[in-house]
Amino acid sequence: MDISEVAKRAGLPASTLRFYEEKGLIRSVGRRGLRRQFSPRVLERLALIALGRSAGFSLEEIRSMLGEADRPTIDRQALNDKADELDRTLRQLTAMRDGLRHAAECTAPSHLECPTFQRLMGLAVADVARRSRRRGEALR
Amino acid sequence: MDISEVAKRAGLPASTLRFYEEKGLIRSVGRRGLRRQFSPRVLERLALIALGRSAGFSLEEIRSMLGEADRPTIDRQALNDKADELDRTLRQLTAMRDGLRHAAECTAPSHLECPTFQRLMGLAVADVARRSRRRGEALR
DNA sequence: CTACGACTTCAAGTTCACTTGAAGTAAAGG
DNA sequence: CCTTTACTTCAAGTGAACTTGAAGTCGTAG
Repeated sequence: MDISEVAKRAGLPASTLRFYEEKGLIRSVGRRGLRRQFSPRVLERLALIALGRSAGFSLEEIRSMLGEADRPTIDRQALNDKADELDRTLRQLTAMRDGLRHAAECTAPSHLECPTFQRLMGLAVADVARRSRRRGEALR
Repeated sequence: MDISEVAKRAGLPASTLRFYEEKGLIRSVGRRGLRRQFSPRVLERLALIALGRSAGFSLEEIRSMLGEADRPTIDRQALNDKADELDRTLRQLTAMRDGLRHAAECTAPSHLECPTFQRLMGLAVADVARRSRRRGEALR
């Protein structure tokens, strides 16, 4: 497949595919003339990348998790670590969602006076603080 | 309070506070000499900003939601919309976490052959596609 | 065989959210 | 009053993840 085919099937611009290749996230199997040729397997890999992105991994994290091989060998420990991290994120976001819903209903003169909202803010502040302590840790 | 006091209490560097002020996210109540003076209320506002950030709003979105006033008037519709979006995100991330856990256990020769993982990838791909359609929509 | 359009590279540009550095000012303490 | 220290401004730099543009190459339809 050439790049536009992959682009179409993956729903990504060709420029992104070139960028991903340059970053070592995907590989082309060769060239027909100048043109990159991709194996259909790249679609699975792109799906994995999409999966990772959507879980909040940086491209670099994804690269290191997928490894060099065409067949990605995924580090199980890393997966569990990420799942743990995701658990924390989920608790955050659930609180957030509940807080937003509550805020939308709440008739307190100001959200700032509402205990629910206050608890929520506590969480958010903690989160922001955590993020500035350890940089580049996902949940982006 | 001067800026370092706010910084300490909010857990943010002073540079960030200046940056936020420049962007219209917070306001100082005046100057003592050159030095900005902040009302304690800025802490609540910073907490709201943290809340917003942690829910995936951009600074610009937050600015428009909090409005000019010191007492932020929050648009309830926007809140519910964001909560809806967060719900979708939560479903995503829950699937993601389950998928990661599963992948860590799974003995299939490749995750790519595992139906659980495949379903997951479908979700992620859809998500990435959705993101490239409407740009700058949070879930960052 | 030629022209067109799809590809190529490489450098530079973009946005977001800040951070850093230089150079200057002023409040607070001795 | 003088020094130290904490603040100030403004411009420029950073990093992530791409996108855009210019200039060139090449497969394929006519």
